[in-house]
Amino acid sequence: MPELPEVETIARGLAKRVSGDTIDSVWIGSKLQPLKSPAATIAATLEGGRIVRVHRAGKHIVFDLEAARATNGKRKSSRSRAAQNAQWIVHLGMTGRMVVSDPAAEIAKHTHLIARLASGRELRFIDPRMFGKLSVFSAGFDPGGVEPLEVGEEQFIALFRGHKTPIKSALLNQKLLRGVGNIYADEALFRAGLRPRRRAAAITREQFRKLHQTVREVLREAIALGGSSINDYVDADGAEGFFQLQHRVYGREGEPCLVCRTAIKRVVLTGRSSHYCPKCQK
DNA sequence: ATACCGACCTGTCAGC
DNA sequence: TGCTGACAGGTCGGTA
Repeated sequence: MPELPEVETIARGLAKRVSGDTIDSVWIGSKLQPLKSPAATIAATLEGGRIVRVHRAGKHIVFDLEAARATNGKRKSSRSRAAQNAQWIVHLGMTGRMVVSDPAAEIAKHTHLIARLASGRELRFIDPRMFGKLSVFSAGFDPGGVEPLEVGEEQFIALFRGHKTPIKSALLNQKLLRGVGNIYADEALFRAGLRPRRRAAAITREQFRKLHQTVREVLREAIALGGSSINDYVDADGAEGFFQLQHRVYGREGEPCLVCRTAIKRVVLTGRSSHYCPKCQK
């Protein structure tokens, strides 16, 4: 479901609400599908962990945890505590949600994990399709690829140069650029005037400059609007995003191009719907 | 290296 | 009121 702007919105909401809180205990549902690390390892890592920071890496939510030792008089220095840090990584897949709930709130269907917090609230992971993934790392988690909002123009061009693959597929490849998904790839390509099937190797330097600009532009605009809410996506506070109102091609098959009135086309590329204007995009 | 496909799952919606 | 098929924000692994 969520791409970079949605995950960013969710991570920011979670950071605001649970930073500084401590995970007292963890319940993990019997369906092991969404787990990448063994359930026992996840539980052992989370329990007793203080949530120092919540942030985003690509489409992953990252909880930085500090092992909270029972204070038995002898306090550890911050340096030695740092060695016990861990990270809880959550990938929401297509339909995953992370919500902060009151313990009395009804447990939604497809709830796979509940982390009880010292503050009395609960952090719940809900995922109907179970494409989401949970894992823990003791060392630094590396999602691979580069952050689209941090990549410079030259590095961006170097990432895609020479690839024979269609540019849309390259944009979706998380090993290159991390965080761009189906919606924002289509939107960025429209703004750059490039068709999804255009080979990366056949894109000029000038066009790459434009694409570098439009990718970051759509992501920034979407973050500012809280992401795109289609169907049931909501952020950590249950609020919807509004970037879907700004979509120029995604989900607009047959509707007129906002620039030239030509009907927007939909084609299937690597199993994903791709939307473009046949006149504006070459 | 690349490309296409199905698989992983459940839910929703349009059309009959 | 069903039933059926297409489709959905993501990724992975197999096969040519």
